[in-house]
Amino acid sequence: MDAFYASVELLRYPQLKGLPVVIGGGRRKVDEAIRDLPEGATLADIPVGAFPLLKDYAGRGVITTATYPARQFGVGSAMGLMKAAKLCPQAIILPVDFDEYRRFSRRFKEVITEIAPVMEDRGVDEVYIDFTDVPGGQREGGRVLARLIQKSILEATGLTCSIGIAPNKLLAKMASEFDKPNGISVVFEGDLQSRIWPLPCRKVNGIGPKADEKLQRHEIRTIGELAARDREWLVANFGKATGAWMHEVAWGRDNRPVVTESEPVSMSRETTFNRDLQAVRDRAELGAIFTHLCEKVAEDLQRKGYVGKTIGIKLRYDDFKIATRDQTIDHFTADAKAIRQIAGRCLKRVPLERPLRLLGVRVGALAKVGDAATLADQPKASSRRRTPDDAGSVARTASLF
DNA sequence: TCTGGGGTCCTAGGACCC
DNA sequence: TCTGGGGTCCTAGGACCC
Repeated sequence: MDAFYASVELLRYPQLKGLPVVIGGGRRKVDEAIRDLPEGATLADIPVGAFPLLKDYAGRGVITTATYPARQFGVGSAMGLMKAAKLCPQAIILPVDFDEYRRFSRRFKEVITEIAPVMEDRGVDEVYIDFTDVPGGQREGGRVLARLIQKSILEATGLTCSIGIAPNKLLAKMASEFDKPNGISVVFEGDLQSRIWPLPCRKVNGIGPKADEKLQRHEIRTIGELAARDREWLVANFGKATGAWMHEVAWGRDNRPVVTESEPVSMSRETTFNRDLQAVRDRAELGAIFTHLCEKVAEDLQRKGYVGKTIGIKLRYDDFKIATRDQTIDHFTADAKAIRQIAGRCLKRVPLERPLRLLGVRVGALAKVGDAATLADQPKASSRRRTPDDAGSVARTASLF
């Protein structure tokens, strides 16, 4: 989807069309503008001048999405709001409304599966679609079907998307970026040299900043340069799995299927504080946030019908370093109090000297509520492991003797 | 100019079992 | 005195993605 969050906001606030808008701010100013609306007026009646501007924004955070006019100023996703304010102070900033984006996400995915049922969910604004068995899916290299999908999504939601069509997911993902927004591009196997090899390695889904940096140190900047190295060299320098994978992707090869169904592995909630907090001085505040996070995760689990048995915490210190601790218990749970108790124990095992920036709570090793009962009925008797708590009980037992 | 939130997958060492 | 091989699970950290 094109600038998904921002595009959804523009449906509510059409008066902002054509203006630089970024998503990622706080609620307050926009709520005030809505409250100040005269009787009978709609969101579309809010004067442009009433919206908060980036230059007046003082909070922490990053931009999740920028409209295309904002991108002209060099503003983009994941950029700190402070930096964005320097680049484009006059941009309008709107708060994130994830529930609304999820509603539109469901709608555009429904539209797609009605036309092409083999669809893989890749998050709120992205999917893979298998055209292979869709009637007419091969006409004009897939263009005809892609146009139908674009038109149907636009009619149902008012949103545009860009579609890349290729023999596999790797190339389709790259192709989808060739003609944005609202574009279609078709990449054939024979286009590898002319259209893929000139691209920087970063364009490969799976090569991130670290791998790219290492590749650059070896004078490898483009996918073509990557393809020019032999497999043995890549394996020697990047390891067996990564090296072989890099060789395959550089030659445009990818045989991963389009996966239509998957089970969640973990659920978590985390929050970055408005200001850094100290474990000792801000104990009460931290405790309240901690409890709230546990309740939220428990709610998420219960609403979706999952229970988990690995409970963990995550901290981010003021120096941005991250620490995690987790503990696996011998039964499944989705209970806020139980989660809070185990997570609290995890918290005792992590250094708390530095000021904290973020706190998170995670529940993993998930099972569906129904399945968990079955799993619990067949305990692997001998596989019980010693937990940090057992150390205490051993000590207590020993002292009894 | 400091850098969100929610995820997945991989690696590597250690415990423990057969 | 020197000490296997194969396997699973647990834990912590890190890369990467949307």
